[in-house]
Amino acid sequence: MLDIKFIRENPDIVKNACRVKNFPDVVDELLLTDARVRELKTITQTMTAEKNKISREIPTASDKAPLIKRSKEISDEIANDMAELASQEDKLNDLMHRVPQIPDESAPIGNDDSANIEIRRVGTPRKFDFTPRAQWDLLDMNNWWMPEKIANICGTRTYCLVGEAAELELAIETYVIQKLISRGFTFIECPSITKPQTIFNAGHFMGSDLNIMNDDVFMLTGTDRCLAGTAEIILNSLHADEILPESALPIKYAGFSPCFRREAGAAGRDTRGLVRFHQFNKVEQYIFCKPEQSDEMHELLLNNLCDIMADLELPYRVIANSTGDMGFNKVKMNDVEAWFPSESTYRELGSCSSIGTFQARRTNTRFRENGTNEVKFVATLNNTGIALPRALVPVIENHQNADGSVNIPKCLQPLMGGRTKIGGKH
RNA sequence: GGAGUCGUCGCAUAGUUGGUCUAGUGCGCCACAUUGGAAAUGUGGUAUACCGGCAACGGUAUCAAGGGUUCGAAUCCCUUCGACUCCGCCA
Repeated sequence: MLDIKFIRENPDIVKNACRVKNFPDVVDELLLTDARVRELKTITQTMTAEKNKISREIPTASDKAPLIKRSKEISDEIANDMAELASQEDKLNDLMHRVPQIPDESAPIGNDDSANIEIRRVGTPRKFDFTPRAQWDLLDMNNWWMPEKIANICGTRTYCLVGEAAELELAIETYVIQKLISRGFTFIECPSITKPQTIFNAGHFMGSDLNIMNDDVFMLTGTDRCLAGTAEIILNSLHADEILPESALPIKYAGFSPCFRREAGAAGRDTRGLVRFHQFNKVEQYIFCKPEQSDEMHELLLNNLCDIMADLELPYRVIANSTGDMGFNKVKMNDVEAWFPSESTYRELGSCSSIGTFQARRTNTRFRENGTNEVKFVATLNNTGIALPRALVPVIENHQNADGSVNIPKCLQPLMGGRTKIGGKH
């Protein structure tokens, strides 16, 4: 959600944002509705003030009857205008919820990911002196998963890790959580069951109608709850309706949760391997800060993820996502992609996003500024810490040996009982 | 799931026979006074949102949320949400 004053004063900037982000432009209708709402507020408030004045006079009046009569008349007049005001306010709210966040000037303009720009590349894809195996072959030969069996039991897009691979997933999670804790993040285990409103407050629905669920959300039949697609939405609401002291900022959270996505729009994609599932585990980085700190925090979050890529000894690159690719609520977005040898390409492992005050306006999360004592909305940012089991793919593919064993990155060895490699015939 | 108690201004509380409650008090916090400095004490202040206004300021709303009764609701009625206590069930 944007500031209504900003929309009034900068309609052209907002219209442009709708255009480059591919969302319908409702700005003109919104401004008309806003004007009517303000007009009706002025009228009803003036009348209510008069009614309140009369109500205060009644207890001590010698002749109450005429005052009561007049008060009743005013009430009737107010009721009419209030009815229209309520419907106009509903309409205004709905329109406000349809206005996308303004993208940053630095973001490439474009309709989709084809307009994304690679901004840096770190590490060099390894030259194998043997024919490297794809993830599924490594998983098969080491008995690290059971794809057919688990698909029969649980359905498609579920996974089940076995033995050393399961250990490795847990080790990576633990490593990332500990790393973020060491960098001042507070570790939070988040629920996955939540209310649709929470998802809406994170800006993950385009419109305001909660009945039109995003294709990616699982509703829980017979309840008013759904499954969260990411800990981000829980973390976002953690300080809803609070006024934080400026000294508390920035607040940094590392949230861990199972994540649930319907993947309705991805039919047929990534059906093999450990890339795309209805349920997966993710460590999410999340920051509340002052708006002027946002760019600095964005770099901090991005660096954390890049450092994690480096710790896992993976070649990776950083992408500047285009306006059409970044989504409804974002100011700017940088994907981090790791090298997948089996596909000879870089694939997304994480996504770093600046949201500005967009989410904070929906959750009403604010802070009191030192000196001026003014109450302002905080800015929020999020980035992946690590998403599993997807991150397992480049780890096992890049670090594989000719015998099918996999070298464990140094940073994980202490968490794997000191082993330096797993799998193969050892 | 069953039974009961309860949700008031940052915290703790008063207020529930509807009308000086534009919500009192204590703590906390801020300013000033007092002091060599501090403590203690005293005095004053202490919310958010929106509307109007250049501003000073004025107005409206908010006593969990929503709706209702009434000229008038923190106070009465209904619904929802949440908390606590017992019982049942369980990790």
